[in-house]
Amino acid sequence: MFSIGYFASHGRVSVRMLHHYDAIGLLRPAYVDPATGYRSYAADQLSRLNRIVALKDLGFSLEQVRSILDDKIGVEELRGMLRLRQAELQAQIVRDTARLDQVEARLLIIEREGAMPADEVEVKSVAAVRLAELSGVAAGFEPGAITPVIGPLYEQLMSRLEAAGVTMVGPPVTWYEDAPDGEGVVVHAGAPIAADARTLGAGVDVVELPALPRAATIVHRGSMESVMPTIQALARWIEANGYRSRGYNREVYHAYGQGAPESWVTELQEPVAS
Amino acid sequence: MFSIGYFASHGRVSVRMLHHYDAIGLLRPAYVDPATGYRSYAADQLSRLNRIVALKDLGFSLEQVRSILDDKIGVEELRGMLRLRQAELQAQIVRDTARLDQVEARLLIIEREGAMPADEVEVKSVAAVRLAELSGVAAGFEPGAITPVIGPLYEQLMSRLEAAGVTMVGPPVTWYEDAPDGEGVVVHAGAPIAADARTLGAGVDVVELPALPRAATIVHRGSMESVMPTIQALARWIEANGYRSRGYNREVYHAYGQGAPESWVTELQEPVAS
DNA sequence: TTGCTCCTCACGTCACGTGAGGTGGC
DNA sequence: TTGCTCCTCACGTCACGTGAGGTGGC
Repeated sequence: MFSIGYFASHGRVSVRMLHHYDAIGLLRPAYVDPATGYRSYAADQLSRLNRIVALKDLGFSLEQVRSILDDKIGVEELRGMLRLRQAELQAQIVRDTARLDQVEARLLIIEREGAMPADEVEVKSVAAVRLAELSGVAAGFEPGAITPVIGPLYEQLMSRLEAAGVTMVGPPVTWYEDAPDGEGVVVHAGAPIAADARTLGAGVDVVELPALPRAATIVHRGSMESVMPTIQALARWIEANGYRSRGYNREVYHAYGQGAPESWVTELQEPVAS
Repeated sequence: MFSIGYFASHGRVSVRMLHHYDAIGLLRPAYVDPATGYRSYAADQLSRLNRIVALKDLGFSLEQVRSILDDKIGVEELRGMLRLRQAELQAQIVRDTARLDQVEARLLIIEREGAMPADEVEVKSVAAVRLAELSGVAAGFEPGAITPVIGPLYEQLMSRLEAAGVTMVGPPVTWYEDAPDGEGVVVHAGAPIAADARTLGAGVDVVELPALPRAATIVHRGSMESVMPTIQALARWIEANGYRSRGYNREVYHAYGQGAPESWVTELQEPVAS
């Protein structure tokens, strides 16, 4: 019979851990002195303790360790638990490797620039959205070319929605693509609608704007007439941080058109690959 | 100004998380309605939220995120935090990779054997110990050759310790090495003593038995005369599990020589590499 | 009136670490 | 008598998830 101190030091656990394993019934001492409460451990409990520590080291919870050791579990279940643990560990390693890359990228930037850039850009994922949509063609990308196209598109879109009794469930989104004939760009004006919304009549399409797994995003304040510097800042950031652009940026109008222009808020989301 | 629900859904966080960030002062809403308590968030808080999420994704704690964002921190400190995080992530990946290897090894065994072997063997690390030591030479490894050598060694060692007024602070340990002349084995009988113990007179050495980073261990019950099957089980396990032996096993007498032999407990520790 | 959004507590999580305050045997 | 080992509470950890119970505006 071993004292708790001896048992702990030779099992690479703390006395507190043995108290805990006693409390949860994972490893009860072989004998407890009724007068003093002192715990004593028997020889065969040393191998059980060793097994507990080994399974814990694999990352199993104490609850899982208990069911593995107490043989409530058959080979098939054990295999299942190991497979699950394997998958979890693989996922964890993938996640941590990605984090490590990010951390190292930031370190590189600090080395190069000598300072942390006042980073208004963040890379995040963007979920898919269901939208009612109208589109038109603009001659080019400058605000001067876009504004006269997009204004009427949204006006029409809103009145169509209202006429159909459909409400927006999120902020309007604009996205762009090259015109098929290579002349100018197609401008899409979208309004998020619920999945059960009815059809909206001719000319208004319902589309699912796909998710972006990685998008570099920046928040623009003010009217869209002054968006060019923000777009350029985003492009510079993407290049400086080793990403590549995968298309035109989307514009999400979190707050637009009400109150003073300085309070308007638009988020630019540019798909990127690293 | 955004409602908390809107702000949460567009920042990829839950409402509860925003409550939490408010409570700890990491992200206070721009405005709180005094009558209802409703929170409102301003445009520029969206980029702060984005930054919070990005830093959290790198694995920083909210406390660290706070100090990074609130600029209590210079470039050097930031670089230090990133380096630390980098080291932590690297260590984490190494640990998880080792765990993954272990899990996969166990899966392989299950595939091969069709069952989980009733594993009395566990691989663990063994700490270094300071010992008073006496040694002798035996003709071979069989209990018949070892016992007559080791018995007198321990008797002498114990009486020397007693004479010197030094107490054992742990279980006796026996270890072996090949004799320099290739004839038989050197048997070491060791008794752990405190670091401040005085010298013990001629013939008794004080040595530091080095730690074993990885040892395959098995618990033997009964007298050492019956140890051979246990030693063989350990050797078989080491081979079957893809480890290589790195020397003779140590014997740790957790309980020996008192009471009935069936209650005696010896731990065999064999250094291994994987 | 019914739904919806929002509110404030407050407990639970997981595996112990870390005191506080006290006791039995050498 | 002093040290040492051991004991039993009980709080704290970290970042929220998850009810419970209730309120204001359409």
